[in-house]
Amino acid sequence: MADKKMVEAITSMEEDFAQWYTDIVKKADLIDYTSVKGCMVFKPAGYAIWELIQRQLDDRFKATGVENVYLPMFIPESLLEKEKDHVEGFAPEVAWVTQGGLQPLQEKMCVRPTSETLFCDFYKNEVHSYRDLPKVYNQWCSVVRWEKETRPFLRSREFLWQEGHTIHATREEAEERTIQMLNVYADFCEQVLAIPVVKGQKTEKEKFAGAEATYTIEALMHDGKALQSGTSHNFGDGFAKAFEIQYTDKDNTLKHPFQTSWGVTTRLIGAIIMVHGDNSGLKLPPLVAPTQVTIIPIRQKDAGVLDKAYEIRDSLKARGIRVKVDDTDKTPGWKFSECEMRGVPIRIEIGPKDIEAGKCVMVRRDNGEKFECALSDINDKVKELIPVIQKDMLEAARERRDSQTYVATTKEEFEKIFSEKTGFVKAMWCGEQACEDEIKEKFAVTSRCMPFDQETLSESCVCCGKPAKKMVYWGRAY
RNA sequence: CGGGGUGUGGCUCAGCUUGGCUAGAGCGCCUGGUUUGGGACCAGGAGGUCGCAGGUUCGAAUCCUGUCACCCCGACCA
Repeated sequence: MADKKMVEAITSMEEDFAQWYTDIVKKADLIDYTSVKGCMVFKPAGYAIWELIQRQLDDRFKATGVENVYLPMFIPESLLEKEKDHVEGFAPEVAWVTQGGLQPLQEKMCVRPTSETLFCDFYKNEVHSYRDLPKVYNQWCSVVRWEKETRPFLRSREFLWQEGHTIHATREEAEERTIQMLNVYADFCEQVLAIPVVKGQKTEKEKFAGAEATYTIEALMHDGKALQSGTSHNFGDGFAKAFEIQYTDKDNTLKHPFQTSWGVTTRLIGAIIMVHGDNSGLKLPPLVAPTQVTIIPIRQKDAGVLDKAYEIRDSLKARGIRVKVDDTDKTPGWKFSECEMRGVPIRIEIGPKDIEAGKCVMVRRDNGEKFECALSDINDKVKELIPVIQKDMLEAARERRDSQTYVATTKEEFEKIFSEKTGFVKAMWCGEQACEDEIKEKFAVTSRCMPFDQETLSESCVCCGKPAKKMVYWGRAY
């Protein structure tokens, strides 16, 4: 009966996945809509997740030698236009500022959709000698892309992200950095967000505007759709040439340096929702849960109950656990549901009977497991549970993804799978864009990536039957 | 940008077809009391220029025109 009420509050994902997603976003109190389409308020519960992502990712960046900087949010039109592919890729979705105060501007400026051009303009002044290389910079900021259709976290007109921009003396060094950062992302997703990802390279058709090579991490959502969760680009010396960035090398000749860029966004929060969530709400991996433990007092007006709850809280807090007591005057049932909707990994119930018996009830959000725990063991138990939940969530997500990953060796198989299911399909490809286009046209799926872990599923392209060059992950994408 | 939907107290909506007294309900909120191991209950209370602008009319939430915004589904993108 209680279950029924919860299902009423949140649309079940089997019934309507899009509505389920929207319900979770609202019920978990992550964001609010605003009067500007595609721009959202990050509420405390939502922003705190981003802060945890930011902090832990930033630590990992710094460990590889990254330094943070901040560049302007405006890009003069002439600067944006310097690299041809780049401007063609972004022009359709930039927002323009044409007036300053009461005067029209001499030159209009766009609000950055990404900052390659600004970094190039900056590096042009910064880099003159081989001694100035490399620069390994990153910035945390927001960017604006005037999307037509928007969805919280997945596609908004303004979104928060980090963009790393590096510049190197050699092509090899740039490539190494590109792959290194992709690995940082993949590792972060798995270890911190408990999201398994496929690492690979984008096809020519899908790569970033202006890049020589784009690498990606692809995750699979609960509904079988793929989400590009982070990208890392190798620009070669294309931008350096377009922006006339040159340095004098040891051999006293002028050379163009090589660049990379890489980014992840608040879309990761959307990934967390869609990979881990269930019909009771959000499920947060402990490492990004703003509240890791919620203590719910039962009969909280009875003498000693709240005091005990606060005592447990203080003790956990002293051990570095993010913990809260829900001492509002809602009923316990309400608090349980609230706690589940918000995705708090561990719930502790404590009432008069427990106190008398010297124990409490502990419940895991990830698998619903409920057990008793001696009051004296709470600290140890919570400490022990956090990495276990983290690991179990990753495992569960991996199993779900693997069960939704299929293999197709013929066009018929390929068609059959996508007519019946959604998920990743691994299939061989000849490398021709014509086949990619045809597959997109016929089956409404796109190439997600050419994974680094290549397999030979067959000798021929799944579309045209010619000799295959690569194994590709295909899927419907967000 | 195409298709669909919706704008009425904080939220979800009814009322609109067929214009008519003081615009309703449920939830939430506030006060008091009883409750508390899976979304408690009773009593009282506050809160609305019906998205916006024109028009038709004796009279508009309701009809007409325009406009803005949001949601969902597609095509494009993190």
